[in-house]
Amino acid sequence: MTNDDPSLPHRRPRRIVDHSPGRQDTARILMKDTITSLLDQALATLKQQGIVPDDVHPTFKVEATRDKAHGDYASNLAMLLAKPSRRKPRELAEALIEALPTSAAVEKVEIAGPGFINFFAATDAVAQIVPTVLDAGDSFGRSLAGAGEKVQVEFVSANPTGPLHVGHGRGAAIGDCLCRLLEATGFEVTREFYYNDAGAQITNLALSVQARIKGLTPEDDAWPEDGYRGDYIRDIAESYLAGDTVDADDQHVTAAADPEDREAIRRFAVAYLRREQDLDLKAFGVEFDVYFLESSLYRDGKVEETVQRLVDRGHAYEEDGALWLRTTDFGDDKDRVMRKRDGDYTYFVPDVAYHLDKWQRGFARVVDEQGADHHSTVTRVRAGLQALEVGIPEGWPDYVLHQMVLVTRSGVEVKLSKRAGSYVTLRDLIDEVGRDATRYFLAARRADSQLTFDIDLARSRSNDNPVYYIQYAHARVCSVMRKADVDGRPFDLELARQHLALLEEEQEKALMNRLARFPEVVAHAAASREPQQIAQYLQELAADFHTCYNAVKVMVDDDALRNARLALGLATRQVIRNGLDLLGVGAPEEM
RNA sequence: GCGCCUAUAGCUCAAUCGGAUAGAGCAACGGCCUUCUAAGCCGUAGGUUGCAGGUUCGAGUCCUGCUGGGCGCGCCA
Repeated sequence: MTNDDPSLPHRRPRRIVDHSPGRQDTARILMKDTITSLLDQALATLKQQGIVPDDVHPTFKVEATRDKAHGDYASNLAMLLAKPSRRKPRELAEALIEALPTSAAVEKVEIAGPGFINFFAATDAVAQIVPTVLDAGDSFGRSLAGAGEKVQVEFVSANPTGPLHVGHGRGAAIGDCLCRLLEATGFEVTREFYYNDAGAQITNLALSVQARIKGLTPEDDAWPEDGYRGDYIRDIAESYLAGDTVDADDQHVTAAADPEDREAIRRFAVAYLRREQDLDLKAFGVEFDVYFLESSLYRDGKVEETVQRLVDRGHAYEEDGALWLRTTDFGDDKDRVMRKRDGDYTYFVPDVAYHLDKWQRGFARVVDEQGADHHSTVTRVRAGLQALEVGIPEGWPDYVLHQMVLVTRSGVEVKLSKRAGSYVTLRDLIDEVGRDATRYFLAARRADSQLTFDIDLARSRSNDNPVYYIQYAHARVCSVMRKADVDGRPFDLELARQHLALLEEEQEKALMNRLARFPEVVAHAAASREPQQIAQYLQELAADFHTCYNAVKVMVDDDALRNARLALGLATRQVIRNGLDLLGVGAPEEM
């Protein structure tokens, strides 16, 4: 599909969001929500008693505790009330506890520290998370926060001048995980890839391929200056001479095989590299809904339209034979040239036109994922969009910028140089390291921080590798389930439901509390656009599971206890699977 | 020089809108396999969260100033 169709975006069905009321019902019995409700009632009582002023509406927190000595959940409500009601936090905590409706779910409530209210949950209330997870299945952790709102995520957006490198891989991993997170929180997501098929870089590409077609090598004097030297150029040349046909996104090109037809070479080379990139991305588990060509902005007059509007709004001026945009009126530190003296537009003009097009397609939310080396475009593009005066909010679109990826092999940095052709490609990593570990490594770290991708470490099939740790937890549950079947004692859900209160070991309780946190972790990761939080959570969940597995035997003779534990294992497996799916990482049943 | 990002255990990294005694993995040391997968678990050791101030009940988190590192600062993309 291309961007030519005005009815964009067409969205292929990918994930089904469950809007049924059943989901809401299961969500309601999350312990955290129960406690929030109890505190709300207690707060209302304190207002009636005149202890707290009526007009106070604190946004208090109910959080899972880090330390089990603090119970299962804690709230800061009393501390927030202290100032407006001019009372001591602990005194307020006491009054709140006094006013707290009795609930079978809460075993004990304590005041601690500066005024925290700690809740100790009853075992069977904590254990309710198990059927909640099992009933929700794949949709556990999903929410309707996005309310079906459209959001567009642009990522990778590599120009077709060579294979994708590790930096693109990081963008692909982060961008795709963001999409999955947004989908999980109820947004309708469009994945979009923007590229330039006609600029100076592409001309250089065509020249390079043509040189190879004519039998030149990068060592020859006649080799184009700044030509692309990588071996892939030779592959393209050979394929062109063979008259091959290439299909990639909207590109369908058969090679003319004419060494002198540079336009034909250009079209073929672009399509060829687009196909290579798509094969790499597909192997990486990433697919796009829309491919957008920079050239289409020129062809459809959108660049001219954009410039004209900027001129009409009085934000442009001529100087030194160039046309400038007064971006300094919109927070930039200097004005920017739009049209060079030679009559060509600078790259940022189509960028602005492209984003205007996104806005006109109805995306009130847009996220651009790109390398931090392009961060200077952020101010520039936003300034251009403001100058259009078409109602685009300040600070639109959102940007997620990832820092550089450093690649090391045998402790030595591998230099990334597209033109030298000696860089580590995404394909190299997928082939050597595997898709799952590569995705995990690239998505498990904050985009803000630089990433050293140690190929040796990532390749090693050892416990150095956190993705195996998580997958192993999943495989272990599967193994226990197989054993249950082999032993002729298959899982009995109904029996398990009746005896969940038997899950009273400390490690089981910790595991169940962890499971209950998954929905909020997903919501928070999506809202803050930080996929690494999912990776972090999964590692903690896997750790809780492994601890539990070693401490508590599942396949005991007691039917009630065994089935309760099997149910906990299944719930854990489900959450691991849901979490790994958000990262685009597989959940193997055996390892 | 200016702008953006960053600094947390020996190493790689976490830390839920500002919450309690800053957590994992690797590396080190000591334990646990006639029992559901030891790619696992338990324990020990490891910290003035770069430095100095500030904001408040409370700061790794917010603000200011330093210092070190990365990236950017073109009529390139």
